Amino acid sequence: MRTDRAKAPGQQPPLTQEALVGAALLVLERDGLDALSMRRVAAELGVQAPSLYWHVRNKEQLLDLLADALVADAVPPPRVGDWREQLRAYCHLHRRHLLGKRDAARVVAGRFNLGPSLLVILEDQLDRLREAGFPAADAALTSYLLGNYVAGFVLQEQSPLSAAEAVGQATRTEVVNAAREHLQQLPADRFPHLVALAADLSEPDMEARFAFGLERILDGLATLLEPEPGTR
Amino acid sequence: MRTDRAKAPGQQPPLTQEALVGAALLVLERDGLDALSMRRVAAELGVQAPSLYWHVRNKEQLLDLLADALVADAVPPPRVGDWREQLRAYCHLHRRHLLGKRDAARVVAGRFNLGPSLLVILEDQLDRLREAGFPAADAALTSYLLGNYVAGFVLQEQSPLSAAEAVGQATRTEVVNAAREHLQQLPADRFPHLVALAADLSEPDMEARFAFGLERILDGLATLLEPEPGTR
DNA sequence: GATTGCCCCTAACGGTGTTAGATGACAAGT
DNA sequence: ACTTGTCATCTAACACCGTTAGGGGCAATC
Repeated sequence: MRTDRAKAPGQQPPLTQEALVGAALLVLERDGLDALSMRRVAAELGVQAPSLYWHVRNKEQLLDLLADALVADAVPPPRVGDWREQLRAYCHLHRRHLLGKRDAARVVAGRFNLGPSLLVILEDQLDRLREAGFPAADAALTSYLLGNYVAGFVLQEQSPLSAAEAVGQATRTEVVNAAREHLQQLPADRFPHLVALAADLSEPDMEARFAFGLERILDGLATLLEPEPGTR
Repeated sequence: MRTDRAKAPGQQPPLTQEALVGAALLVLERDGLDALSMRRVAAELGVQAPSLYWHVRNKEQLLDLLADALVADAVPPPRVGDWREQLRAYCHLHRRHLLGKRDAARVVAGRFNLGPSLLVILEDQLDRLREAGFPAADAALTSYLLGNYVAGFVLQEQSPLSAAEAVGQATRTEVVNAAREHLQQLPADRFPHLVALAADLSEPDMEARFAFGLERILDGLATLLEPEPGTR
Protein backbone atom coordinates (compact mmCIF):
# COMPACT_ATOMS: atom_id res chain seq x y z
CA MET A 1 0.00 0.00 0.00
CA ARG A 2 1.20 3.43 -0.87
CA THR A 3 1.64 6.16 1.62
CA ASP A 4 -1.61 8.12 1.69
CA ARG A 5 0.12 11.11 3.18
CA ALA A 6 -1.10 13.08 0.19
CA LYS A 7 -4.76 12.15 0.44
CA ALA A 8 -5.55 15.16 2.60
CA PRO A 9 -4.26 18.49 1.29
CA GLY A 10 -1.21 17.68 3.32
CA GLN A 11 2.47 18.34 3.17
CA GLN A 12 5.31 16.39 1.71
CA PRO A 13 7.64 18.51 3.85
CA PRO A 14 8.47 15.91 6.44
CA LEU A 15 6.39 17.24 9.33
CA THR A 16 8.66 19.46 11.33
CA GLN A 17 7.82 21.11 14.61
CA GLU A 18 7.17 24.35 12.78
CA ALA A 19 4.71 22.57 10.54
CA LEU A 20 2.83 21.48 13.64
CA VAL A 21 2.68 25.04 14.88
CA GLY A 22 1.53 26.25 11.48
CA ALA A 23 -1.28 23.73 11.39
CA ALA A 24 -2.23 24.58 14.95
CA LEU A 25 -2.39 28.25 14.02
CA LEU A 26 -4.67 27.40 11.15
CA VAL A 27 -6.99 25.26 13.25
CA LEU A 28 -7.06 27.93 15.97
CA GLU A 29 -8.07 30.59 13.50
CA ARG A 30 -10.68 28.44 11.77
CA ASP A 31 -12.21 26.49 14.67
CA GLY A 32 -11.20 28.28 17.85
CA LEU A 33 -9.22 27.15 20.87
CA ASP A 34 -11.85 24.80 22.25
CA ALA A 35 -11.76 22.79 19.03
CA LEU A 36 -7.98 22.72 18.88
CA SER A 37 -7.25 19.06 19.51
CA MET A 38 -4.21 17.00 18.66
CA ARG A 39 -6.32 14.91 16.35
CA ARG A 40 -7.51 17.93 14.44
CA VAL A 41 -4.03 19.35 14.05
CA ALA A 42 -2.88 15.96 12.85
CA ALA A 43 -5.74 15.76 10.36
CA GLU A 44 -4.76 19.18 9.08
CA LEU A 45 -1.38 17.71 8.21
CA GLY A 46 -2.80 14.50 6.77
CA VAL A 47 -1.39 12.46 9.62
CA GLN A 48 -2.54 10.48 12.64
CA ALA A 49 -2.57 12.08 16.06
CA PRO A 50 0.13 10.00 17.78
CA SER A 51 2.62 11.09 15.13
CA LEU A 52 2.62 14.54 16.60
CA TYR A 53 4.19 13.22 19.77
CA TRP A 54 7.41 12.55 17.95
CA HIS A 55 7.88 16.28 17.40
CA VAL A 56 6.28 17.60 20.56
CA ARG A 57 6.28 16.39 24.13
CA ASN A 58 2.59 17.02 24.72
CA LYS A 59 -0.20 19.42 23.94
CA GLU A 60 1.03 21.86 26.52
CA GLN A 61 4.30 22.28 24.69
CA LEU A 62 2.48 22.74 21.42
CA LEU A 63 0.46 25.51 23.06
CA ASP A 64 3.68 27.09 24.31
CA LEU A 65 5.05 27.13 20.80
CA LEU A 66 1.73 28.40 19.55
CA ALA A 67 1.81 31.25 22.03
CA ASP A 68 5.17 32.36 20.74
CA ALA A 69 4.04 32.03 17.14
CA LEU A 70 1.06 34.22 17.90
CA VAL A 71 3.29 37.15 18.80
CA ALA A 72 5.86 36.37 16.12
CA ASP A 73 4.61 38.73 13.41
CA ALA A 74 4.03 41.70 15.70
CA VAL A 75 5.96 44.64 14.34
CA PRO A 76 7.35 47.20 16.80
CA PRO A 77 6.06 50.74 16.33
CA PRO A 78 8.27 53.37 14.67
CA ARG A 79 10.72 55.12 16.94
CA VAL A 80 9.11 58.53 16.76
CA GLY A 81 7.94 60.69 19.61
CA ASP A 82 8.89 60.45 23.25
CA TRP A 83 8.93 57.26 25.28
CA ARG A 84 5.32 57.77 26.25
CA GLU A 85 4.10 57.89 22.72
CA GLN A 86 6.17 54.88 21.80
CA LEU A 87 4.96 52.78 24.70
CA ARG A 88 1.39 53.79 23.93
CA ALA A 89 1.81 52.73 20.32
CA TYR A 90 3.41 49.50 21.48
CA CYS A 91 0.50 48.54 23.67
CA HIS A 92 -2.16 49.54 21.19
CA LEU A 93 -0.42 47.53 18.49
CA HIS A 94 -0.06 44.56 20.79
CA ARG A 95 -3.74 44.69 21.64
CA ARG A 96 -4.78 45.02 18.01
CA HIS A 97 -2.52 42.15 17.14
CA LEU A 98 -4.02 39.84 19.75
CA LEU A 99 -7.55 40.90 18.87
CA GLY A 100 -6.83 40.06 15.26
CA LYS A 101 -6.18 36.40 15.97
CA ARG A 102 -9.02 34.32 17.30
CA ASP A 103 -8.66 33.28 20.95
CA ALA A 104 -5.09 34.58 20.90
CA ALA A 105 -5.27 36.06 24.38
CA ARG A 106 -6.58 32.83 25.84
CA VAL A 107 -3.49 31.10 24.52
CA VAL A 108 -0.99 33.78 25.45
CA ALA A 109 -2.28 35.05 28.79
CA GLY A 110 -1.08 33.21 31.83
CA ARG A 111 1.54 31.24 29.96
CA PHE A 112 5.19 31.46 30.90
CA ASN A 113 6.39 32.30 27.45
CA LEU A 114 9.95 33.50 26.80
CA GLY A 115 9.92 32.16 23.24
CA PRO A 116 12.27 33.65 20.65
CA SER A 117 9.69 35.97 19.14
CA LEU A 118 8.80 37.44 22.50
CA LEU A 119 12.47 37.87 23.33
CA VAL A 120 12.96 40.09 20.30
CA ILE A 121 10.06 42.29 21.32
CA LEU A 122 11.22 42.42 24.92
CA GLU A 123 14.72 43.42 23.91
CA ASP A 124 13.39 46.23 21.76
CA GLN A 125 11.12 47.47 24.54
CA LEU A 126 13.91 47.41 27.08
CA ASP A 127 16.12 49.36 24.73
CA ARG A 128 13.59 52.14 24.41
CA LEU A 129 12.93 52.20 28.14
CA ARG A 130 16.61 52.46 29.00
CA GLU A 131 17.06 55.14 26.38
CA ALA A 132 14.20 57.07 27.94
CA GLY A 133 16.11 57.11 31.19
CA PHE A 134 14.45 54.35 33.20
CA PRO A 135 16.74 52.53 35.61
CA ALA A 136 17.44 48.90 34.84
CA ALA A 137 15.12 47.43 37.43
CA ASP A 138 12.28 49.77 36.52
CA ALA A 139 12.64 48.98 32.85
CA ALA A 140 12.34 45.27 33.54
CA LEU A 141 9.34 45.74 35.78
CA THR A 142 7.71 48.06 33.27
CA SER A 143 8.04 45.59 30.44
CA TYR A 144 6.43 42.92 32.54
CA LEU A 145 3.69 45.29 33.63
CA LEU A 146 2.76 46.36 30.13
CA GLY A 147 2.78 42.88 28.70
CA ASN A 148 0.68 41.68 31.56
CA TYR A 149 -1.77 44.54 31.19
CA VAL A 150 -2.33 44.06 27.50
CA ALA A 151 -2.67 40.29 27.67
CA GLY A 152 -4.96 40.44 30.66
CA PHE A 153 -7.12 43.10 29.11
CA VAL A 154 -7.57 41.34 25.81
CA LEU A 155 -8.29 38.12 27.65
CA GLN A 156 -11.22 39.80 29.35
CA GLU A 157 -12.13 41.60 26.16
CA GLN A 158 -12.54 38.60 23.92
CA SER A 159 -13.75 36.12 26.51
CA PRO A 160 -17.41 37.08 26.78
CA LEU A 161 -17.58 37.02 23.04
CA SER A 162 -16.68 33.36 22.84
CA ALA A 163 -18.71 32.60 25.95
CA ALA A 164 -21.78 34.21 24.44
CA GLU A 165 -21.46 32.49 21.13
CA ALA A 166 -21.18 29.21 22.99
CA VAL A 167 -24.51 29.84 24.68
CA GLY A 168 -26.30 30.73 21.50
CA GLN A 169 -27.03 34.33 20.66
CA ALA A 170 -24.10 36.16 19.42
CA THR A 171 -23.24 39.80 19.39
CA ARG A 172 -21.22 41.40 22.12
CA THR A 173 -23.61 44.34 22.34
CA GLU A 174 -26.40 41.97 23.33
CA VAL A 175 -24.30 40.67 26.18
CA VAL A 176 -23.41 44.21 27.20
CA ASN A 177 -27.03 45.29 27.09
CA ALA A 178 -28.07 42.36 29.21
CA ALA A 179 -25.39 43.28 31.72
CA ARG A 180 -26.54 46.89 31.87
CA GLU A 181 -30.16 45.93 32.40
CA HIS A 182 -29.09 43.47 35.04
CA LEU A 183 -27.29 46.26 36.86
CA GLN A 184 -30.12 48.75 36.49
CA GLN A 185 -32.71 46.48 38.04
CA LEU A 186 -30.71 45.90 41.19
CA PRO A 187 -32.19 47.17 44.45
CA ALA A 188 -31.17 50.80 44.48
CA ASP A 189 -30.94 50.97 48.25
CA ARG A 190 -28.29 48.29 48.49
CA PHE A 191 -26.42 49.07 45.27
CA PRO A 192 -26.87 52.78 44.61
CA HIS A 193 -23.64 53.20 42.68
CA LEU A 194 -24.08 50.12 40.55
CA VAL A 195 -27.52 51.30 39.50
CA ALA A 196 -26.37 54.84 38.91
CA LEU A 197 -23.26 53.83 37.01
CA ALA A 198 -24.81 50.94 35.10
CA ALA A 199 -24.29 52.74 31.82
CA ASP A 200 -20.66 53.53 32.60
CA LEU A 201 -19.88 50.06 33.89
CA SER A 202 -21.27 48.38 30.80
CA GLU A 203 -19.63 50.87 28.50
CA PRO A 204 -19.05 48.76 25.40
CA ASP A 205 -16.23 50.90 24.01
CA MET A 206 -13.35 48.61 24.81
CA GLU A 207 -10.92 50.88 23.08
CA ALA A 208 -11.72 53.61 25.59
CA ARG A 209 -11.47 51.22 28.53
CA PHE A 210 -8.10 50.05 27.30
CA ALA A 211 -6.86 53.57 26.73
CA PHE A 212 -7.98 54.65 30.20
CA GLY A 213 -5.94 52.01 31.94
CA LEU A 214 -2.99 52.49 29.67
CA GLU A 215 -2.91 56.24 30.23
CA ARG A 216 -3.04 55.70 33.99
CA ILE A 217 -0.04 53.40 33.75
CA LEU A 218 1.85 55.80 31.52
CA ASP A 219 1.09 58.66 33.90
CA GLY A 220 2.37 56.55 36.73
CA LEU A 221 5.55 55.74 34.84
CA ALA A 222 6.08 59.42 34.17
CA THR A 223 6.26 60.10 37.88
CA LEU A 224 9.19 57.71 38.03
CA LEU A 225 11.16 59.89 35.65
CA GLU A 226 10.33 63.23 37.26
CA PRO A 227 11.23 62.71 40.89
CA GLU A 228 10.56 66.31 41.96
CA PRO A 229 8.45 68.39 39.61
CA GLY A 230 7.01 70.35 42.52
CA THR A 231 4.08 68.31 43.75
CA ARG A 232 3.51 64.83 45.06
CA MET B 1 -32.86 -1.37 46.22
CA ARG B 2 -32.24 1.33 48.74
CA THR B 3 -30.80 4.66 47.90
CA ASP B 4 -27.03 4.41 48.29
CA ARG B 5 -26.71 8.17 48.45
CA ALA B 6 -25.00 7.71 51.77
CA LYS B 7 -22.32 5.26 50.68
CA ALA B 8 -19.82 8.02 49.95
CA PRO B 9 -19.35 10.61 52.69
CA GLY B 10 -22.17 12.41 50.96
CA GLN B 11 -24.97 14.71 51.86
CA GLN B 12 -28.56 14.09 52.72
CA PRO B 13 -29.24 17.75 51.92
CA PRO B 14 -30.94 17.26 48.60
CA LEU B 15 -28.20 18.48 46.32
CA THR B 16 -28.79 22.13 45.71
CA GLN B 17 -26.88 24.34 43.33
CA GLU B 18 -24.88 25.71 46.23
CA ALA B 19 -23.92 22.19 47.19
CA LEU B 20 -22.52 21.71 43.69
CA VAL B 21 -20.46 24.84 44.05
CA GLY B 22 -19.24 23.76 47.45
CA ALA B 23 -18.13 20.41 46.13
CA ALA B 24 -16.50 22.07 43.15
CA LEU B 25 -14.58 24.37 45.48
CA LEU B 26 -13.39 21.38 47.42
CA VAL B 27 -12.26 19.49 44.32
CA LEU B 28 -10.55 22.59 42.98
CA GLU B 29 -8.61 23.06 46.17
CA ARG B 30 -7.67 19.40 46.49
CA ASP B 31 -7.02 18.35 42.88
CA GLY B 32 -6.65 21.56 40.89
CA LEU B 33 -8.58 22.97 37.95
CA ASP B 34 -7.36 20.44 35.40
CA ALA B 35 -8.83 17.62 37.48
CA LEU B 36 -12.11 19.42 38.08
CA SER B 37 -14.55 17.29 36.11
CA MET B 38 -18.26 16.90 36.42
CA ARG B 39 -17.77 13.28 37.35
CA ARG B 40 -15.43 14.18 40.17
CA VAL B 41 -17.73 16.85 41.56
CA ALA B 42 -20.55 14.35 41.42
CA ALA B 43 -18.48 11.72 43.19
CA GLU B 44 -17.70 14.28 45.88
CA LEU B 45 -21.44 14.50 46.52
CA GLY B 46 -22.00 10.76 46.34
CA VAL B 47 -23.93 11.13 43.12
CA GLN B 48 -23.64 10.29 39.43
CA ALA B 49 -22.43 12.90 36.98
CA PRO B 50 -25.60 13.39 34.93
CA SER B 51 -27.47 14.36 38.06
CA LEU B 52 -25.56 17.60 38.16
CA TYR B 53 -27.23 18.72 34.97
CA TRP B 54 -30.50 19.06 36.75
CA HIS B 55 -29.08 21.89 38.84
CA VAL B 56 -26.71 23.40 36.33
CA ARG B 57 -26.95 23.99 32.58
CA ASN B 58 -23.41 22.85 31.83
CA LYS B 59 -19.90 22.93 33.17
CA GLU B 60 -19.40 26.48 32.00
CA GLN B 61 -22.19 27.68 34.25
CA LEU B 62 -20.75 25.75 37.16
CA LEU B 63 -17.45 27.51 36.56
CA ASP B 64 -19.24 30.84 36.50
CA LEU B 65 -20.79 30.09 39.86
CA LEU B 66 -17.43 28.87 41.08
CA ALA B 67 -15.79 32.10 40.03
CA ASP B 68 -18.23 34.08 42.07
CA ALA B 69 -17.84 31.77 45.03
CA LEU B 70 -14.09 32.24 44.88
CA VAL B 71 -14.44 35.96 45.56
CA ALA B 72 -17.32 35.53 47.98
CA ASP B 73 -15.36 35.56 51.22
CA ALA B 74 -13.12 38.46 50.35
CA VAL B 75 -13.45 41.10 53.01
CA PRO B 76 -13.06 44.77 52.05
CA PRO B 77 -10.22 46.61 53.78
CA PRO B 78 -10.98 49.02 56.63
CA ARG B 79 -11.92 52.53 55.59
CA VAL B 80 -8.85 54.22 56.95
CA GLY B 81 -6.40 56.44 55.12
CA ASP B 82 -6.93 58.28 51.86
CA TRP B 83 -8.36 56.70 48.71
CA ARG B 84 -4.90 55.67 47.64
CA GLU B 85 -4.20 53.69 50.71
CA GLN B 86 -7.60 52.06 50.56
CA LEU B 87 -7.27 51.06 46.93
CA ARG B 88 -3.82 49.69 47.60
CA ALA B 89 -5.12 47.62 50.47
CA TYR B 90 -7.99 46.46 48.29
CA CYS B 91 -5.73 45.18 45.55
CA HIS B 92 -3.24 43.55 47.87
CA LEU B 93 -6.05 41.79 49.68
CA HIS B 94 -7.60 40.69 46.43
CA ARG B 95 -4.29 39.28 45.26
CA ARG B 96 -3.66 37.50 48.54
CA HIS B 97 -7.13 36.10 48.40
CA LEU B 98 -6.71 34.68 44.90
CA LEU B 99 -3.27 33.34 45.69
CA GLY B 100 -4.71 31.55 48.67
CA LYS B 101 -7.03 29.41 46.58
CA ARG B 102 -5.51 26.98 44.16
CA ASP B 103 -5.95 27.90 40.49
CA ALA B 104 -8.33 30.64 41.53
CA ALA B 105 -7.01 33.14 39.00
CA ARG B 106 -7.39 30.64 36.18
CA VAL B 107 -11.05 30.34 37.04
CA VAL B 108 -11.72 34.02 37.62
CA ALA B 109 -9.59 35.73 34.97
CA GLY B 110 -11.21 36.17 31.62
CA ARG B 111 -14.66 35.25 32.85
CA PHE B 112 -17.56 37.66 32.54
CA ASN B 113 -18.53 37.46 36.15
CA LEU B 114 -21.04 39.88 37.69
CA GLY B 115 -22.09 37.37 40.33
CA PRO B 116 -23.65 38.61 43.57
CA SER B 117 -20.43 38.44 45.56
CA LEU B 118 -18.55 40.51 43.04
CA LEU B 119 -21.38 43.04 42.91
CA VAL B 120 -21.03 43.70 46.62
CA ILE B 121 -17.32 44.32 46.26
CA LEU B 122 -17.82 46.49 43.21
CA GLU B 123 -20.42 48.59 44.96
CA ASP B 124 -18.11 49.17 47.88
CA GLN B 125 -15.22 50.09 45.62
CA LEU B 126 -17.34 52.52 43.64
CA ASP B 127 -18.53 54.13 46.83
CA ARG B 128 -14.98 54.82 47.94
CA LEU B 129 -13.96 56.08 44.55
CA ARG B 130 -16.88 58.51 44.30
CA GLU B 131 -16.20 59.68 47.82
CA ALA B 132 -12.60 60.32 46.88
CA GLY B 133 -13.82 62.65 44.17
CA PHE B 134 -13.57 60.57 41.04
CA PRO B 135 -16.17 61.37 38.37
CA ALA B 136 -18.69 58.64 37.65
CA ALA B 137 -17.15 57.43 34.42
CA ASP B 138 -13.66 57.40 35.87
CA ALA B 139 -14.79 55.45 38.90
CA ALA B 140 -16.33 52.78 36.71
CA LEU B 141 -13.26 52.54 34.52
CA THR B 142 -10.99 52.43 37.54
CA SER B 143 -12.85 49.56 39.14
CA TYR B 144 -12.58 47.59 35.93
CA LEU B 145 -8.92 48.46 35.60
CA LEU B 146 -7.99 47.36 39.08
CA GLY B 147 -9.95 44.14 38.92
CA ASN B 148 -8.41 43.36 35.59
CA TYR B 149 -4.92 44.13 36.82
CA VAL B 150 -5.11 41.94 39.89
CA ALA B 151 -6.73 39.00 38.14
CA GLY B 152 -4.32 39.20 35.21
CA PHE B 153 -1.32 39.47 37.46
CA VAL B 154 -2.21 36.54 39.65
CA LEU B 155 -3.03 34.52 36.57
CA GLN B 156 0.53 35.00 35.38
CA GLU B 157 1.85 34.58 38.88
CA GLN B 158 0.41 31.18 39.61
CA SER B 159 0.48 29.76 36.11
CA PRO B 160 4.14 28.72 35.85
CA LEU B 161 3.75 27.03 39.17
CA SER B 162 1.11 24.65 37.93
CA ALA B 163 2.83 24.33 34.58
CA ALA B 164 6.09 23.35 36.23
CA GLU B 165 4.52 20.85 38.57
CA ALA B 166 2.84 19.30 35.56
CA VAL B 167 6.20 18.75 33.92
CA GLY B 168 7.75 17.21 36.97
CA GLN B 169 10.10 19.18 39.17
CA ALA B 170 8.39 21.56 41.37
CA THR B 171 9.52 24.73 42.99
CA ARG B 172 8.95 28.08 41.41
CA THR B 173 12.50 29.19 42.16
CA GLU B 174 13.80 26.39 39.95
CA VAL B 175 11.72 27.68 37.08
CA VAL B 176 12.88 31.22 37.75
CA ASN B 177 16.52 30.16 37.88
CA ALA B 178 16.18 28.31 34.62
CA ALA B 179 14.66 31.39 33.05
CA ARG B 180 17.50 33.60 34.28
CA GLU B 181 20.17 31.27 32.97
CA HIS B 182 18.32 31.04 29.69
CA LEU B 183 18.41 34.82 29.42
CA GLN B 184 22.03 35.12 30.46
CA GLN B 185 23.30 32.73 27.82
CA LEU B 186 21.67 34.61 24.97
CA PRO B 187 24.00 36.17 22.37
CA ALA B 188 24.96 39.45 23.98
CA ASP B 189 25.29 41.24 20.67
CA ARG B 190 21.70 40.66 19.66
CA PHE B 191 20.12 40.85 23.10
CA PRO B 192 22.30 43.17 25.19
CA HIS B 193 19.52 44.33 27.48
CA LEU B 194 18.07 40.89 28.07
CA VAL B 195 21.47 39.62 29.10
CA ALA B 196 22.22 42.63 31.24
CA LEU B 197 18.82 42.65 32.91
CA ALA B 198 18.47 38.90 33.25
CA ALA B 199 18.51 39.17 37.00
CA ASP B 200 15.91 41.93 37.06
CA LEU B 201 13.65 40.22 34.55
CA SER B 202 13.62 36.98 36.46
CA GLU B 203 13.19 38.73 39.76
CA PRO B 204 11.27 36.17 41.75
CA ASP B 205 9.79 38.64 44.22
CA MET B 206 6.27 38.71 42.86
CA GLU B 207 5.13 40.92 45.67
CA ALA B 208 7.51 43.63 44.45
CA ARG B 209 6.44 43.17 40.84
CA PHE B 210 2.83 43.50 41.86
CA ALA B 211 3.47 46.54 43.98
CA PHE B 212 5.39 48.24 41.18
CA GLY B 213 2.52 47.96 38.73
CA LEU B 214 -0.03 48.89 41.34
CA GLU B 215 1.85 51.99 42.40
CA ARG B 216 2.13 53.09 38.77
CA ILE B 217 -1.62 52.76 38.38
CA LEU B 218 -2.28 54.60 41.62
CA ASP B 219 0.10 57.39 40.58
CA GLY B 220 -1.74 57.59 37.29
CA LEU B 221 -5.07 57.79 39.04
CA ALA B 222 -3.75 60.58 41.24
CA THR B 223 -3.12 62.73 38.19
CA LEU B 224 -6.83 62.44 37.41
CA LEU B 225 -7.75 64.06 40.70
CA GLU B 226 -5.26 66.91 40.54
CA PRO B 227 -5.71 68.39 37.08
CA GLU B 228 -4.11 71.67 38.15
CA PRO B 229 -1.79 71.51 41.14
CA GLY B 230 -3.10 74.92 42.17
CA THR B 231 -6.85 74.82 42.64
CA ARG B 232 -9.51 72.40 43.78
C1' DG C 1 -56.11 6.06 44.32
C1' DA C 2 -54.41 8.26 40.22
C1' DT C 3 -51.53 11.91 38.36
C1' DT C 4 -47.99 15.06 38.16
C1' DG C 5 -43.55 16.82 38.53
C1' DC C 6 -39.18 16.66 40.81
C1' DC C 7 -34.79 14.48 41.03
C1' DC C 8 -31.62 11.02 40.50
C1' DC C 9 -30.40 6.90 37.96
C1' DT C 10 -28.14 3.76 34.01
C1' DA C 11 -26.51 3.53 29.38
C1' DA C 12 -24.43 5.42 25.86
C1' DC C 13 -22.30 8.69 22.22
C1' DG C 14 -18.60 10.96 20.39
C1' DG C 15 -14.81 13.07 21.66
C1' DT C 16 -10.15 13.94 24.30
C1' DG C 17 -4.76 13.40 25.53
C1' DT C 18 -1.59 9.98 25.65
C1' DT C 19 1.06 5.46 25.53
C1' DA C 20 2.68 0.80 23.66
C1' DG C 21 4.22 -1.59 20.17
C1' DA C 22 4.28 -2.84 15.22
C1' DT C 23 5.80 -1.30 10.65
C1' DG C 24 7.95 0.73 7.08
C1' DA C 25 11.61 3.89 4.85
C1' DC C 26 16.07 4.62 4.27
C1' DA C 27 21.04 5.38 5.33
C1' DA C 28 25.37 3.25 7.14
C1' DG C 29 28.39 -0.46 7.95
C1' DT C 30 30.29 -4.80 6.84
C1' DA D 1 24.37 -7.41 -1.29
C1' DC D 2 22.98 -8.01 3.11
C1' DT D 3 22.52 -6.71 7.70
C1' DT D 4 21.81 -3.30 11.10
C1' DG D 5 19.80 0.50 13.15
C1' DT D 6 17.61 4.84 13.54
C1' DC D 7 13.99 7.73 12.37
C1' DA D 8 9.17 8.62 11.69
C1' DT D 9 4.83 7.16 11.13
C1' DC D 10 1.22 3.83 11.85
C1' DT D 11 -2.70 1.00 14.46
C1' DA D 12 -4.80 -0.22 18.77
C1' DA D 13 -5.96 0.82 22.95
C1' DC D 14 -6.62 3.06 27.73
C1' DA D 15 -8.79 5.99 30.75
C1' DC D 16 -10.99 9.73 30.83
C1' DC D 17 -14.16 13.78 29.45
C1' DG D 18 -18.93 16.67 28.71
C1' DT D 19 -23.31 15.73 27.59
C1' DT D 20 -27.89 13.57 26.18
C1' DA D 21 -31.76 10.10 26.21
C1' DG D 22 -34.73 7.90 28.67
C1' DG D 23 -36.20 5.08 32.86
C1' DG D 24 -37.99 4.98 37.56
C1' DG D 25 -38.78 6.07 42.37
C1' DC D 26 -41.07 9.06 45.38
C1' DA D 27 -43.57 12.89 47.36
C1' DA D 28 -47.31 16.05 46.89
C1' DT D 29 -51.62 17.16 44.71
C1' DC D 30 -56.11 16.49 42.81
